[in-house]
Amino acid sequence: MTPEKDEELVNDRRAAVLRAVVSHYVRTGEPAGSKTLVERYKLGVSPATVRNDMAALEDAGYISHPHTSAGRVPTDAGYRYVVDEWGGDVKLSRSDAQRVEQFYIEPRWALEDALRQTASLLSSLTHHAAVVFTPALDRSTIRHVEVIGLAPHRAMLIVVTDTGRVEDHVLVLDDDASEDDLGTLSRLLNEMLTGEALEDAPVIVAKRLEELPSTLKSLGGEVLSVLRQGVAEREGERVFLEGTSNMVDEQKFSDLETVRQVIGALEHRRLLLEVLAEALSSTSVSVKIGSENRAEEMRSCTVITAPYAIEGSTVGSLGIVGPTRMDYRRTIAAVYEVSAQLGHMLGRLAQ
Amino acid sequence: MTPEKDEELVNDRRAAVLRAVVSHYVRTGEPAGSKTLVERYKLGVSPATVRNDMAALEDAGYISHPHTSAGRVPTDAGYRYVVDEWGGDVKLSRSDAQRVEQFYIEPRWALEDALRQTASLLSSLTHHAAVVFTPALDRSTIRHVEVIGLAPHRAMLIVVTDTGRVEDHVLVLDDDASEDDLGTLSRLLNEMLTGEALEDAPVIVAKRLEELPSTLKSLGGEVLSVLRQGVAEREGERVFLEGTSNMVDEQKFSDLETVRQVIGALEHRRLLLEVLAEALSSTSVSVKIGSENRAEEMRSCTVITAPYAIEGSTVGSLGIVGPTRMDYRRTIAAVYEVSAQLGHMLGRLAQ
DNA sequence: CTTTAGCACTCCGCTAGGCAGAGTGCTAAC
DNA sequence: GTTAGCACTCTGCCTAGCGGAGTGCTAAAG
Repeated sequence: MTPEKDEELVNDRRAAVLRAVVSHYVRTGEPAGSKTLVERYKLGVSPATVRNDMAALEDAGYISHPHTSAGRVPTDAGYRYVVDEWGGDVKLSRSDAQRVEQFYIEPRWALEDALRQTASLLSSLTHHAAVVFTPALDRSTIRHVEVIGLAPHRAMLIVVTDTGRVEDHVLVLDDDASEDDLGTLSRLLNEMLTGEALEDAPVIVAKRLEELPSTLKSLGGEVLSVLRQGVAEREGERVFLEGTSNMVDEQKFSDLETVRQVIGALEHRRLLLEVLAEALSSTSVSVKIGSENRAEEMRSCTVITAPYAIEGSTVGSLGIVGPTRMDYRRTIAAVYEVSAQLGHMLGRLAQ
Repeated sequence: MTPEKDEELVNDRRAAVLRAVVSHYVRTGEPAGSKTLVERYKLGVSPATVRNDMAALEDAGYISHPHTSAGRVPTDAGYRYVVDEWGGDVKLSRSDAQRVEQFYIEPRWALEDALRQTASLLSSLTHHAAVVFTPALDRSTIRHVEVIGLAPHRAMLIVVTDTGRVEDHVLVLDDDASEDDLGTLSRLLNEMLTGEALEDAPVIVAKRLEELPSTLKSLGGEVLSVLRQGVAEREGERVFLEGTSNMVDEQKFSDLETVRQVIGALEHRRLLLEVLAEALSSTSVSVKIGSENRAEEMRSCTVITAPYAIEGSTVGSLGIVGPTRMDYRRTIAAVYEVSAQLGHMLGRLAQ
């Protein structure tokens, strides 16, 4: 035996021990002891050897002791190790995969429904809180614009995109506008904007504001400010959150106060938005385990996100939030699969 | 002293004791003992007397023992008694009332925003989970209808009402329809529906389906089915829920499993919808304490709801869900005030 | 040098017992 | 009808003791 081979062997076994610790703890919630481990996972060595390996793994920061004489529990780094080991090599169970596929057959969905339902699906697949996000600045193109009078000083601007998204904004008018004025404005806006990207709308309107007849100037200004604001502000409303109750499930979280904080954080969409916005620029599934999360409130959670894309261009992101103690394999697979299928479905709609 | 007067006195004092028990328990979460009660609430009698009264109150079902030698805790009936005693005589604190008023000044709100934000407001005022509901079958009238082509076999039907509500539905087309066809259809639908009540739309379209040119028949049929379905199905999406994290707050609920169930129930909007639909037909604030709730899952909660109305006609309902141990006075006042102010605000918008 | 058996040690979790405190219900007196 | 007194009960908390699980170390075996 060359020393190299020995080293290999040792490391291989150590990795196996780490995998066993993670697996055991994820399943039972109990810290794993050396004896239990050799009994239940065919490690082929004695408990004493496993103990030595465990000590080494602990030194390396992969596992830790709750107290002197308890078994070992994975640290965030420990989970990280096993997750990295598979790389992207995770697959959804047959039945779950079918369920996802079935789910996206229904053709009669507007964007909003599809996203909301996707959050539900993801939550029920993973048993964690699930979240789906469409950024305001997507590349969908404008199909139609309409200005409709509601009341003497109020009108409504409606923008429809080819992905089936409908934006509506209330306009407040200084002076009354006749039905004719509004009709004219609708026509002009349609000429300007149809076929353009939604995010370019404010720029285009700004540029061509001068072309409007003088009676429509102030109205046009209002449209512009609303469009600008809309692009910036509507983001928070484009987040669909489902399955929060899963956070309270079983004692996977150590203490209640933590749960409250996390649920609170989820509700105050700000944080959620940051996380999901980050996912937009990633190319595949991203897993943030415990302390790897930037946000303080999420340090006790694992957040798994993925972007979803229509024919190669990212249009949104989705993900789940759960305890660090989770079945990473299943969960990553579910997030991946749902993001892919959602993308396909949206692609079919926009085709 | 006539015996009558004596009886009065006794009952008065008993009521005072009951009020004290409720007040003490709501504030501290501790069962109230006779000694503590006379010390902190100027009952003017000895602990022994209070004990006698407590025994009587227990016989009457208003309070109960957690165990032989602990203080008393209000039963659902106990809470009910004190709530009934004030009747509608509850008022919001000056500062809270101002906050609500301030809140509704912003004029640039579409219906959806207003309702979502109202849920947030209510939740933050009461520290309970808050919910706001607009039924699909409201009396708002249709302002505009538009059919827009999205993709070869897909179009979108958009309906705008005078309350600023925008309904959108995807249409799936058997055969391609030209832009012209869609334009014609838009015009015809507008003629039929503008000024009519939203809930009447399916009926009207059904009646006049025959008038459509033959090329638009199948398209019209699709519109009809989508309208019917929309009126029936969209209800679930017209529920805004905020502040769920408050349910996990402090140990106001005895056990965790209960919390999970309740949060789960809130998320599966079905139950919520039933409760809120009931509130629609009531004329003022309704308080359901614990076992008074019809739904099994809500038996450990108090649900307080109120309808809100635009100029006298009810258009929706809202409310909160919290533990039975709550500050009823504040909470009822908040629900009442918010429902009233929301109604006013909507009235101004629709004016 | 790695693996293993043996062993002393640590710490948790559970149970039992004891004790103080809060609160009750009853009785008898005011 | 109200009150004081008293015996009683039950909780909550602390302590001590014990079994079990698990460790770390040492020394021997491979």
